[in-house]
Amino acid sequence: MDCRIGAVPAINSRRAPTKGDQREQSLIDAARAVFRDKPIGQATIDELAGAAGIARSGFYFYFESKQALLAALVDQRLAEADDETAEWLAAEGLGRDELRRGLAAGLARWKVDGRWLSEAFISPDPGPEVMHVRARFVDEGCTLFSKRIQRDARAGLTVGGSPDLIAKMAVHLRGIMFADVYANPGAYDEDELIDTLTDAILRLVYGADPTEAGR
Amino acid sequence: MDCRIGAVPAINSRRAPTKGDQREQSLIDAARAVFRDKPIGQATIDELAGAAGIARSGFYFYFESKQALLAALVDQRLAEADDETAEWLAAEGLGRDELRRGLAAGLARWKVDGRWLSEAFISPDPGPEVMHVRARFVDEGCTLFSKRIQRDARAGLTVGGSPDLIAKMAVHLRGIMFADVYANPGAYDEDELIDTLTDAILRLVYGADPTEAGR
DNA sequence: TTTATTTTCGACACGACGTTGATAATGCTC
DNA sequence: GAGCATTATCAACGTCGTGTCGAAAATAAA
Repeated sequence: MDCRIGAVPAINSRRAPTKGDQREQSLIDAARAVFRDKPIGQATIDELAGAAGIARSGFYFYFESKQALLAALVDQRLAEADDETAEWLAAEGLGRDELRRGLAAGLARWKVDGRWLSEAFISPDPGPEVMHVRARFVDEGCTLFSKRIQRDARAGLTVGGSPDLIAKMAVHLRGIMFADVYANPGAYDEDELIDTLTDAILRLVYGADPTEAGR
Repeated sequence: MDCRIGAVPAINSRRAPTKGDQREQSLIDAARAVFRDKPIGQATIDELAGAAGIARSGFYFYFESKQALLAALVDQRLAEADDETAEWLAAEGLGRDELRRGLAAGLARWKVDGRWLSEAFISPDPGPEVMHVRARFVDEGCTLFSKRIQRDARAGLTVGGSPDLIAKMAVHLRGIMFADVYANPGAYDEDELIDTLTDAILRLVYGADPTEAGR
């Protein structure tokens, strides 16, 4: 019987990684590579399995579907994104520089893995498994963001509007812009984008022109 | 030989609508209905053809694929969106009320046809035909928006940043928020959303708190 | 009516999916 | 390291949606 829930055992798990765990991990790794090159919909199970060194039918021993594999991939790589925003979330005042650095780091990641990040976080219908991880990630990000806004609101820095809603907009704006940069690389001057996006988010939250109010 | 390019002849066409034109239109109408209820990926050609009253293989006489049909649908319904923004684009000053009305109208439309609008405008990989219409529509919207910003910039109202980029952000923010409202209807107080989105866009462009600067 | 064109659809081949059950490899216990 | 339970592998099968072809029917033009 297969008791897996689609995730390799945590690093601090008691049990040593069995051969199956390795295979599962290599499937996830293979997915990361394959999904970089072509849309999820065009990658076949056969291809994924082949890239991980097993037969197509063996795939189903580990995952129920392509979407479930994507969900596992996202779930595993999800933690990486946390440090990107941590610095800004902890910063004092507007923290323009910290925010900018975080956005730049995020964009760098999207430039590499944008294809599957888009499918996971932007696509309207990525399947139930992905929707689940997405919801978790987005909620988490929005909540942290919202907390930051509330803190600043108490300090009289912000400009009104529901913190939750503002946070959601900021998070979604970031996501859609990164996705668009991935999809249309030629259409953007990336430095300019990061600058403008930084200002946009600050303006969204704090209202005033950040270049003036930041000091 | 089939010389169609996937579009019913314009209203001012000389030629009377042939039977094939009617079929093509009924396919588009059928698509609009079917795509409301389920993701494009889950709708079958058989279903679409059936809803239009023809056999599955007959579908291919009119369109090359589901995606091509979606592209035709979007192309046909694209014009509707223009009036939504026209009022604001023409307005003097910040035009908060006009903008708000436009956003409310947009949201109303997304609440009905959000499923296929999302697939057409948000989905990372909707196929080449849809990408083409999408690009046309988005570019158009951004350009108009950008013109408005440039006009206001000359009047000293705006707060800096490339007008094109700001416009792109505003357009994308609107799209992603509408899509999210469609996907998670329960998560939003819609009046509040429209208010906050209005302010967000104004703040994005004009910087200052619109409730103060608007008068 | 006759002729040309447009439209319809059954039948085929193909590719991807997901399941099943038999078989092999692994790891655990003594 | 032999025996046993569990885990892992894969070939074969049936199913479903796709896209194409060509023959036949319906429509429009002459």
